[in-house]
Amino acid sequence: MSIAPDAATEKARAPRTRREQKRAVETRERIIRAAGAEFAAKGFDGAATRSIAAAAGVQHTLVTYHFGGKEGLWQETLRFYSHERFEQLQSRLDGLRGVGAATKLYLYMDDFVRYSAECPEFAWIMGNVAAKPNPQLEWLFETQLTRGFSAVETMIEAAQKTGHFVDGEPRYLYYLFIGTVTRIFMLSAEVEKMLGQSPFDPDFVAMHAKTCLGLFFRNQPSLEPY
Amino acid sequence: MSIAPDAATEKARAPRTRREQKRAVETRERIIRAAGAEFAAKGFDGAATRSIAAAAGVQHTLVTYHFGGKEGLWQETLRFYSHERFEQLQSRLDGLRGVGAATKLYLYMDDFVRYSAECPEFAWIMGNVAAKPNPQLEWLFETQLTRGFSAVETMIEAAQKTGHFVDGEPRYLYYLFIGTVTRIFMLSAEVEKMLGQSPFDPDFVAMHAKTCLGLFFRNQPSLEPY
DNA sequence: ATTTAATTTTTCCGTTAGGTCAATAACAAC
DNA sequence: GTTGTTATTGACCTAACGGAAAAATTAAAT
Repeated sequence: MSIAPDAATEKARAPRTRREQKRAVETRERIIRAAGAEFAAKGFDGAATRSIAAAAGVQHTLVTYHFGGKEGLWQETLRFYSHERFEQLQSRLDGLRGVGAATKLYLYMDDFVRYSAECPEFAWIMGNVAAKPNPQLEWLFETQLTRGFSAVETMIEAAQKTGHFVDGEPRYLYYLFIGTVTRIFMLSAEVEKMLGQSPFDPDFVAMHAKTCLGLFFRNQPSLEPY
Repeated sequence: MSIAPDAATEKARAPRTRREQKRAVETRERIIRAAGAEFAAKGFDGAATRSIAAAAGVQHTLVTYHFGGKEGLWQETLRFYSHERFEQLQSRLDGLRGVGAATKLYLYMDDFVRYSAECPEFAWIMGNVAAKPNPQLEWLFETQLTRGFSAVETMIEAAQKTGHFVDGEPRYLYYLFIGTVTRIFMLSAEVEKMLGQSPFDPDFVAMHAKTCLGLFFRNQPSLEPY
């Protein structure tokens, strides 16, 4: 995704007479990625812009310069991660044009498991947004969630009609699936002690995907592509 | 559970010549409950002892007096919630002595769903402890998790032998169940917008319990007690 | 009722947080 | 290369934080 300068910040500055430098883009991305890790680990209030900046190898004042402040950084971080994720999913779906609904859904959900293992921060960030009402949730709802969920809903309904998916309200069931998939990565330290194995281990992830999908899919004789 | 004064703090003080006052116990409990909400919502770093104390209706310095500091309060809060929870579960199990393994497990897990709806802070607190290695996780592991999980493990194994529970490693499956159950309460604001219904609505909780259990149990003709 | 320990409040301190602003460094435009 | 904008840094400000200590209050023990 493009790391455009924060709109509000940009507007407040004098109009640009010269194009922005490459290093600015890189700096913004480095800060956002560091912010993703920090916000995921400590939440909005617990995260420190100084700590984020240090992780990105810059001074904390750049947060204000590039994002207008901590709030703006949080917003951009959320935008970055959710856009990255939902774009990935959308392009995955586009690549599966023509494939049967149940199979498409299966691959879509399988993809979600792998992404959750790759980027556990995502689940934490979304959790921090979605726990209590706030403007960011509003934005997320309007620009990302509605679209994303309606696509999933359609596929689940189709898969249910052919008896390939468990019964119930599609959107509700997808929330269950999300929890089933992500919690084990969110509790990784505990899980590792308890199961004697890192949940991020590729073999474990593969098993995890199979198990999670097995819980929600029914009668999938020729579904699995592996 | 008894709200005993913080051991470390107590030790540092001169030996008691008079019994502690009732209001001290009440104050500690009020602080701990406020801390549970605050820690759950904002994590350890994000939580402010002043804010916790205000919610409890006392001055922030009492945190140091009663718990030796923020760290001590966090530890006691974790101890309080996990003890409360695991004690509840244990007594639930004791009350089911003699009941068949599958039914016992079913009721045990059903109980977990209801508790998760009643006290969503628990899932957040556990998440904050279990995400990364730390001393509190060590304590939790040694004093609570090992015992709790081995009880669950035994029941799941028995239920699997009679074909009433999905196949897989019991402890792993229980983590899946935890995620399936709790995520929807952790994302309550988003869920409410998305499903048009609060996940804490009693009807919803009942449906949720049935659905979650239905995902993990197989062939339960005479299992459900309702 | 008096005494004195236990509890709470008041006041203060050092540190760290987010944010501002002037000064510097780096780069694009010419 | 020079110039002037963009990007980054360094030095500060104020507010909020966790914590310490003294003062005041409350309640147990006699």
